Amino acid sequence: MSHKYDASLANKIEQKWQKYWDEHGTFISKDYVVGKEPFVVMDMFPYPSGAGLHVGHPLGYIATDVTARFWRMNNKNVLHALGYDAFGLPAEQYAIKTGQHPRKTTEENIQNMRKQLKMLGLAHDPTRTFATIDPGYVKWTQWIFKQIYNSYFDEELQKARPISELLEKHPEWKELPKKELADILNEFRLAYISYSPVNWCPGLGTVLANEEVTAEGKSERGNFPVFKRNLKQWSMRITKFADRLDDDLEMIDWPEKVKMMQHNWIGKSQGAFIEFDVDGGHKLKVFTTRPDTIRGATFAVIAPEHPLLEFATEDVTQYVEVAKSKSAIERQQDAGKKTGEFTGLFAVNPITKRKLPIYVADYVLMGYGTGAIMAVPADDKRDEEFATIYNIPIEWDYQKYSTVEDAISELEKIGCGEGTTTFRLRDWLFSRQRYWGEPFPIVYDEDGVAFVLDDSMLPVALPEVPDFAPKSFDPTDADSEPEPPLGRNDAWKVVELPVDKNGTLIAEGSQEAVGQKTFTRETNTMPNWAGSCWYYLRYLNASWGDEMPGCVAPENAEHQPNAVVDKSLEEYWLGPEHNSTVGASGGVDLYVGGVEHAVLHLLYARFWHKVLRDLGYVSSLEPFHKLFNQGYVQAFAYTDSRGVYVPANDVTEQDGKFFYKGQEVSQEYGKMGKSLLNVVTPDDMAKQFGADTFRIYEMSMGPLDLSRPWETRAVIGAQRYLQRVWRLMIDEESGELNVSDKSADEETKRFLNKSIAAVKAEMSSMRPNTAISKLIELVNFLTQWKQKNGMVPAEVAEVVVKMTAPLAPHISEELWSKLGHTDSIICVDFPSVDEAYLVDDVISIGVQVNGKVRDTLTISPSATQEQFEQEAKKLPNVAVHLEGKQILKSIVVPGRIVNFVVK
RNA sequence: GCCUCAGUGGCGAAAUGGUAGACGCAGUGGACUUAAAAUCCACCGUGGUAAAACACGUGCCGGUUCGAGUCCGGCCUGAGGCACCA
Repeated sequence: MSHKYDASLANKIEQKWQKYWDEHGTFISKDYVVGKEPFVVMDMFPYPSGAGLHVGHPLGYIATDVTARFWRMNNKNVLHALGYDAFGLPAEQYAIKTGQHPRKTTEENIQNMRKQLKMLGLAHDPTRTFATIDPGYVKWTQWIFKQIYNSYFDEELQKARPISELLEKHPEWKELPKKELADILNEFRLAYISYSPVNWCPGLGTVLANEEVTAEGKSERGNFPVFKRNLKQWSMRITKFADRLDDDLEMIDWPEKVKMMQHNWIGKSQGAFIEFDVDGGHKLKVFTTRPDTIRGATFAVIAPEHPLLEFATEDVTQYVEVAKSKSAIERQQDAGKKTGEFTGLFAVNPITKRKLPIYVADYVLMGYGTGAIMAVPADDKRDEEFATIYNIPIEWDYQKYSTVEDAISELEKIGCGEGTTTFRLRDWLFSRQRYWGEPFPIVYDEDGVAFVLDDSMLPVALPEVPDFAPKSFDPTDADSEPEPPLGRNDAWKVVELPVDKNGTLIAEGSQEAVGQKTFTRETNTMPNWAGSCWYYLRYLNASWGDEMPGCVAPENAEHQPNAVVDKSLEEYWLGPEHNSTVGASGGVDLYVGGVEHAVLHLLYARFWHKVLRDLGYVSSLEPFHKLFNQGYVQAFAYTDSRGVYVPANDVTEQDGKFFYKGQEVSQEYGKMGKSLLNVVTPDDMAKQFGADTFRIYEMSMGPLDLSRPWETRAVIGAQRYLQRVWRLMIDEESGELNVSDKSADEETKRFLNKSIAAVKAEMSSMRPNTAISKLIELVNFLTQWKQKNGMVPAEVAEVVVKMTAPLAPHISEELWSKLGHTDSIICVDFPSVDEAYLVDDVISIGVQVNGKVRDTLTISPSATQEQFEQEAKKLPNVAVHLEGKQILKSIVVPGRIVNFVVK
């Protein structure tokens, strides 16, 4: 029997070690390990779809796994786990398609994905996994909602504080009728109900957050039209945190691109509010970033939704109606073509006293600033355009204030303006008319007053409903009404709960209970972002406090049964300065995922984290200290003459042309997808080459943050590398270990130590591709050495195996055990460098004449500058170029370069 | 329009301002083999040469420097983000 390292042997080895890891709990990480720095490495957790994985999906997972294993071998206590994001639209739509309950299909998908990922040898802690749909998880999502609901933003402290503190500051509110008090508090709560313009998407049958609507005014999912509608919905006051979300970007190690995207999304801009007197005793408040240009204002513009229109003396109703009915996409298309109407009103410029006609125009948006502007056509392109169309005079020559500050202080002096800051960020619309999401822990009494449920009543589980499909509409029917599926179960919706003598909802079994009252549950559900807002905290105590079967309290945890996360665990794993790299922000040490979440998930999670910190539940300032965006694996797809996709697998290339069944087809490059017939799965690759080979290939394709084309035929290179590693120490005939107990010679030691230094450096900075190339160089060197000298020393073989371990863990475990070790290689120390062997006897450097390399100098690195110069001059080809020339200057950088400047 | 980022062999890509193309795929030639596969060795930017030498070469044009893929200025192309945000 052959003991060649081929796919079938690789698969045997892989199964053997995966079983071993399972049985030995190898990947379980302990809290509070003495003498090791904690280090949290995680992926943006997957959304398990019915389609299964293609080779692009695990790229990030393999990268974090390699990193986690590397740091584990470098004396860090690594936490590396994976949960599943499982609420949300795709699961629901898949369920509707298959006619099965989303819980069933979702759980099947999770099982399937677990199986696919396990095959890759990912070292995820099995005790820290979960799905966002687990009742024990939902409970805490609802619990966090409660914290946000029960908080307000203290402007003085610039912090979230419990709403009870606000009540203490306003004893007079106690006397108010409950409905009135509820309305007042609603104005303060960080989670609140509002009746305001929201994004209504009839095609999906739900409202959407601004972040979920594209620039074209379509839903990000499904690409359906979205309409602005006044609807009663839940929102979160993320705008109160705009400044902190913006400022704190500075303390985190994220790609500049993502920081910039968040910065732009928050859209802070400094300027001034200016108040203009309007006839009839009205006031017009505008926002401008250029108060210094106020003397050049020749008119004012208000948005079609502006309240001042009520007093318009000209009839502008038709214009306003048309403008309001325009969808975002129409507005987008009409951008540039300025339209508007004179309102008949005039505003008085407080500085020049000039009377400015007030126009209504849809180029001014109600949602930004005050929904009104002063127009300075001389200094603003848009205003100029408008002025030109409507023949409004333009004041080309006017006196500007020398600075914005000057203008503001002048305005403040006369009492008609003040400096201010506005943000583009809007509050986060938080309710959805879906079935497959977390129910709100909210009930309403007979007066429609909202009450939040007691902790003991959590989790509020999803009811069975006759039909979980969302009520969707003709995508263009803007007047349709949202209709939450949870409303279809009256038995669930209407609930009897204990109340005190004031009719206020209280805890089950409370002393003050005087009886039960009928309440109606909130039937909206939370957006799928809710679960992903805090899952990184769940890894710290994954099955804690959820009353789930098999729930185990974390070892050594200080129990805080009333909080989402054990505070001491949070401080240990995520706290500020919890290790030498994380900095003052604290948070997850490494977070890897696609750039598509730049402003959605990442912004929402930061917001929740800040609220939790203000309330004292976490010590870190930010959830994710270092963010890394991996690239995408892309693929070629092929279409025939009809434009129909043909299986990419069966396409052959000849002279740069592509053929399928003898017919020429055309190539395109892009995503991998079922419909494009170009999917390659990790399962296939593992079967064809082995999981270790697949891992090595994915890591060697190029830098992690770059997108790259998939090329199955190139995978063989990774397999050849592992085969050489195998052959270096195993006899392919007998399968026996074949190394010597001699010690390595000097040359080998030098090569080895240089390789260790290089691999360590590359791995530390997340460049597995170059780490692998250094490893290949080492193995190629040793392969040649073995041919000349016979068996490789065991001490050398061990170093090779250790360095390979993070990248190809199964084969490394196998070789490690064959080398006579009984422990798993996962916690063995990564090889250390013997500095003495980093210095060479001789080095070879380039010698230039006038900056052109003419020869190579082989010399001792300890040679003097003089020797470098003299020896360089003697080189034949250098001598040729120096002959008959005058040396003006000799540049000698010892160990680097010699350059003669001649004339 | 504004803001990021990126352009290097046939392909994926390497290069603290110091010998451009490491490493891998594909390709060419050779060794081994009855043969093939596998393995091992050599070559592999373009022109040029018997081989060298030599010339050119990191999107384009300039600049700084003894020396530029790398730094600076100006373009071109591509990708991504934002976009009537006052």
